[in-house]
Amino acid sequence: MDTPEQDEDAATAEPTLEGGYDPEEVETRWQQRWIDEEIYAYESDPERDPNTTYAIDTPPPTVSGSLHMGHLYGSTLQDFAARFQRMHDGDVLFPFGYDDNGIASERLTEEELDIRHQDYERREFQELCREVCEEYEGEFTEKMQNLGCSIDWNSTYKTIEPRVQRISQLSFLDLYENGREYRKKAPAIWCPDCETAISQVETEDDERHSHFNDIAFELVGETAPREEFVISTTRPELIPACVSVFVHPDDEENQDLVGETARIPIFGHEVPVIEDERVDMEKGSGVVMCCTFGDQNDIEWYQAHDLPLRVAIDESATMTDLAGDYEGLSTEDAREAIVEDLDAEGYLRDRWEITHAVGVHERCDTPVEYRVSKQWYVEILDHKEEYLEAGREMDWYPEKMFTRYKHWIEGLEWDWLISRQRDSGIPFPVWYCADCDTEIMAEKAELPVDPLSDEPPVDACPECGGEEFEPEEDVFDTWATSSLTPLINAGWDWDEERETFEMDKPELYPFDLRPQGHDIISFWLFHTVVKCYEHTGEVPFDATMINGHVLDENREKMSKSRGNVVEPDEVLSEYPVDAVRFWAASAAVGDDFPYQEKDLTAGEKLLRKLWNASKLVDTLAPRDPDEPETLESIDRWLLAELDDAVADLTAHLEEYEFAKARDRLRTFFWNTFCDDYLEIAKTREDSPSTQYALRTAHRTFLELWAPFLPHVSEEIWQAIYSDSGSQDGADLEETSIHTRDWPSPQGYEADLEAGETAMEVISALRRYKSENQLPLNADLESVAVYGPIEGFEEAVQNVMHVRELTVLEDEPEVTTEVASIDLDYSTLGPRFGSKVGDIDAGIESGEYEIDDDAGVLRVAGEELEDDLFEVELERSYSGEGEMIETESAVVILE
RNA sequence: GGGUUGGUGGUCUAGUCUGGUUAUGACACCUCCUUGACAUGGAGGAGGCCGGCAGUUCAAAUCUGCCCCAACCCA
Repeated sequence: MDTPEQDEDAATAEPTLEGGYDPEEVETRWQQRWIDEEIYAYESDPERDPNTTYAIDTPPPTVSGSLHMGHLYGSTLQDFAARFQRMHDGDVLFPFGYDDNGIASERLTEEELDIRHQDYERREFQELCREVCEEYEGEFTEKMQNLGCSIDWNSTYKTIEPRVQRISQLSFLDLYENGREYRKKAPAIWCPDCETAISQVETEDDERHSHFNDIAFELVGETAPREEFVISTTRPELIPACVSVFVHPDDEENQDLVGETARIPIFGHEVPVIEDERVDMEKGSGVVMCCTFGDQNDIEWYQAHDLPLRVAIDESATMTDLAGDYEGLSTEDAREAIVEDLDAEGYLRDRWEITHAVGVHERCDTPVEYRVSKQWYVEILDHKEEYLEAGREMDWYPEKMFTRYKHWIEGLEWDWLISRQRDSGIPFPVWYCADCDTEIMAEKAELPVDPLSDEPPVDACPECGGEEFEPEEDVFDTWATSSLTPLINAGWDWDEERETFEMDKPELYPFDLRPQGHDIISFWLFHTVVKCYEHTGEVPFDATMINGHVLDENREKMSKSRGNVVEPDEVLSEYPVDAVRFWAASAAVGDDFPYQEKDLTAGEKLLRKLWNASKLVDTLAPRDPDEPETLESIDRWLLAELDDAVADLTAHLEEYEFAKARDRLRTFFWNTFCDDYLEIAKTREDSPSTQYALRTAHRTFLELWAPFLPHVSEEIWQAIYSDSGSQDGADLEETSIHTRDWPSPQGYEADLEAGETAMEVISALRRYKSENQLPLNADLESVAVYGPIEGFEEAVQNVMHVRELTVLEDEPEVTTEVASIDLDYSTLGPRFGSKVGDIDAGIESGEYEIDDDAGVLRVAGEELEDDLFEVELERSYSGEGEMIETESAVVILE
């Protein structure tokens, strides 16, 4: 408790069932105490059995973004798993990370401080990033804590902190030593705004307006079959970079061009016409130019046909000297200028507007270019099969999500480009010999290092003896570090003495669960599998849980541009966190689902119901009654049903089926316990048997609700069941409901059929009262029941206020006639096949005969034994009173 | 353009893998009821033929094919 205000709150607010439930006060209070008393802290013990340690590898959210509904939803799902496992199976590590390493936080810092990174030294700028991020991290912490997640706030990390930098650089060195990394000059995707290479996953498609331009190319040479041909392009500014022209081998119309030489208009250089089946014949004239580089196809052609490199665009999307008069123009300006000049000289044959998808950098929406540059790559294409196998070894919740992972890997075409030409980020621990370019790696013991300010570990180049070294200026791709979270959490490090990698907390690895949204399977999950697998030889996760997206109330994606974003803050200021959690449990894991306010109301109602039912229980029975020698039928029935519910719930939660668990528990609690049993219990409060069952069930309900509704269940638990002697300096770890053992079935046996029938009878009597507009507590003179309700007679009688209840030995006097005949199609079908239609028709038209003596039904020339059909009788009661039929009983009211 | 997933009463959803004939529940709606917690409660009722078409089968929400719609991933 930091502030006087909170102090006062805590002092005046002891858990109590007085009055109504006040979630605002209760939730804040418990969140504070759980954190203050560290009841979710994970204490590592390397000797601990990994099987009883449940470790979650939570993907750290990007600090530069704000907390959105997706975070709220995802964290809540993780917390369901964490809280269940903590109660069920022992120790849980539920860590939290802040992802503040990378372009996102760099851009945030520039915006926040209105500065440019170019104006600062790398370390200086990084310092500023850290300062800016710190504020945002604080905000994140607070908001996450307001969600009531059982995160261990001692187990946090930032992806830019020195310890993590060290791990990230160690990872680089380890992969390098294992031959999994290489530095290569090759075409790479480039963002001209951020001025860095980026990887395939960082680009996205965007619909942009553009023009198609038909440009005439002349053929050179005396024997040319025609004077010119026309190509279509959206990027005329690239014609100075044109290195060839392609025609499809099946393109008969243009076959004559193959082998000829074309002259580029305005620029005048000459290029060959080559055939290649990658040409899209449907597009434009079917003749296409290849530039270095306009798109991925150009790169393939460049490599396949060993074409020369003509670089017309530099790293900032400015035209180079190769563009002649256009040098120094931006690509956009050059495009317009070149089109104008082409037109003036008669080469522009047509021009029309189009909209097409352009690859843009996801961080800044700038269309990307392809540039040849020297970059570091992690080799992944040669291990596709192993990564696929790793994916197969994991349990996927839901299973179907594995397909996305599989297809992603199958479609991989690039090795993983990990170098970025940025300032903020983790530096490569590498220098190069100024003479021979030999790569000099840092010593593991020295990490983390920054080559820009630190010295290389050698005085002379081991290859050529040179004494001058160039530091690597690049930094790692964010994902190169974010993909190490399991190793970060497990404390992976290089042991200098043993000369091997060791983990501080080896019992955590591999992690039990990796949760995340379905949109990041392809990079975050994939990259993490790659890195951890290469470092440890193991699949880092036993299971992965893929959550869907939160949509708006009309099932549309939330987006700022649509203005349909729902802020978690708004939701939490209006509804209890427990209600929000109840909503979060409503969707099957993996499904997208809409945010609907009425679902939160449902949660609120449940909290109220739980609260009020608890109050009632507390007035009906002493808090800790002894178990009687024998339980009466009705009480044993409840506890047997409870056993079933516990078993079902445990199974659901183990399979991450939160929605099923939630519905099962709600139905059992609300309908069976509150509506049926509690009403009966009111009439039996003096029974030790009922007192015991009431309390046992109530305690169990609180425990079962605890993972879903941690605040209200803790409040009620503390108010009633926790050791009241330990209020001051109470050890919350001992008394909290969240550190208790998960309930297990106690093996109660009861006549479930009788219980079920009794509930049917009660229901029938309620319906009778309702239909006759009687209050539910109205007295009924005399009721006779024919049906199996042994042991429940009194319960029925008391709860329905029946003066005289008789159980009939024999079926009441009724006249019966056949109402319908139900056939058992599942055995009938296979046996009679197409005859089933005739049988149906025969019954329909009444052309059948029931032979009671032989127990057979004769219809359509067939004889059906009695296990194949069931005769439904229409009873009409001719005696005194009114008869009501239920599924398995007949009730007569007089 | 390719792939994946989904399309069930007004809304959200269970059931679909393992085909069997009264399709689950909640919210909203209508009627009734103040019973020792809860009227922000309880009891009851109406409402769908399961995106469309075709097929397999004695039988399809459930299997197959095509089409339409939506979301996501990849071009």
